[in-house]
Amino acid sequence: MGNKNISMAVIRRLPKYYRYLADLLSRDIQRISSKELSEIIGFTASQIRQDLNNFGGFGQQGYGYNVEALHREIGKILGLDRKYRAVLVGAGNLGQALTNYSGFKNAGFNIEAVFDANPKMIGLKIRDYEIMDSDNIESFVSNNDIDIAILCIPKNGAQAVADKLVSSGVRGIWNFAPIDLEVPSEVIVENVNLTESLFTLSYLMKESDDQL
Amino acid sequence: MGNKNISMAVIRRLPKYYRYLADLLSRDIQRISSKELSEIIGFTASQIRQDLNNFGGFGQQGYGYNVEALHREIGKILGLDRKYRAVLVGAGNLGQALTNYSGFKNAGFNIEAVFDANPKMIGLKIRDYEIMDSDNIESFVSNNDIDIAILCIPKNGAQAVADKLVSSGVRGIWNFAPIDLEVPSEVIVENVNLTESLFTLSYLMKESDDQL
DNA sequence: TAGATTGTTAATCGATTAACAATC
DNA sequence: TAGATTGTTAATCGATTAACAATC
Repeated sequence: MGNKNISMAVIRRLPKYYRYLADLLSRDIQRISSKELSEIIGFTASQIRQDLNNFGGFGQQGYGYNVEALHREIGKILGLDRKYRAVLVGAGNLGQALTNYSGFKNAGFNIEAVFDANPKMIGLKIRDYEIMDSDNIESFVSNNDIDIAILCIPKNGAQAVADKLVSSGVRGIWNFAPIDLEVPSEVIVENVNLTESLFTLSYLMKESDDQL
Repeated sequence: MGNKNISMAVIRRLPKYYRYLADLLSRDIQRISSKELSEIIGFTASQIRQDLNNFGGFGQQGYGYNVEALHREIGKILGLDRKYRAVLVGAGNLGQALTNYSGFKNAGFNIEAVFDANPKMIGLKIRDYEIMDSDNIESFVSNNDIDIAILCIPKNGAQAVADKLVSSGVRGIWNFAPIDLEVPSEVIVENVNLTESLFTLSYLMKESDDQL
């Protein structure tokens, strides 16, 4: 359904369209042309029209795009109208921050449980969640129809935990562990690698320094 | 110096080379061919050779690459041998997690101070840092040769804080605020947008669901 | 020396941009 | 209707892959 093999380059621009359209909406702007949008979002008008037309003809000749309708449609394309049940594994600093992250709601993700392997953490509370023992991940995931796991553990244990998650039925992983997980091809992994981002910043700073 | 206009695609692969080479090093592997590396890292051998040759001829015909030397060279290319002085702005959940993030050391980034605008936070301690009042950002940054800021605040105040940072001398921003900051062209901004990452995961999950 | 593997040029592929007929 | 702007095809640009001579 839907798909006609959209490239990742296009997919990664969709959230940005969604964000800018939400902003326009909050400023009560009702219509926008690809040219106007191009000026605020920084893509070419041509690229905007190409991108959107991968998913349908949302615009109208001579008029442009209806902001509200386009925002809603992109939300649907992104699957934001769907509900996913998630667990968070690794209740360290980052795990705690993500447990409190308000963005999950907009994406339709609901955290059903938080796990940690450290006995000192088990039983403690983060928000409404009592931290559970990582030994119980498999039974919890299979008994609670969990779709997605948020992985915030050090790289050493990460592959083993991912294996347990996948074998218990998880179909997607938001991976903060600095490792390329090996999973079956049908399982989706979205990586957030802070080190890679930081190193990229370091490279760009160095180049900028050397320019002088 | 150095540069001959390297594309971002290449730059973003460098940290991954660095990480895999560190791993090989920890396993006492001393040499590797582009073909072998291609099998573990998942890029083509051709791409690996192209990428590396942007920066110099690090290999040797008939032998391959010396793991230790290549790792060291890529570290230098990434600027990991340089020291940068940083401040962290926004001591909420994410800011606290990043204050404790061990990865800064490897990148040569040192956090010199942590700021927050919330009066209830000011004076509290995170690790060794006593949280300072955001009102003091400008004087601190200009008096302490700060190069980089880590921005972990909500999107509403983010542009104003970025303006203050830049006018006080910050040349790079690791930006976690979900907004595209406007800064002078010589200032480097590296974005980590969790919402965009999460929405991408949502899209891929939806597509995967609909495949069935 | 013979075999292996790089560095580098050429070919291919995919993504972006330009152009314009269709149409609101 | 005339003007504006889309949807879409064609042209361009850039990145990846293939090929192979150079060389260790």
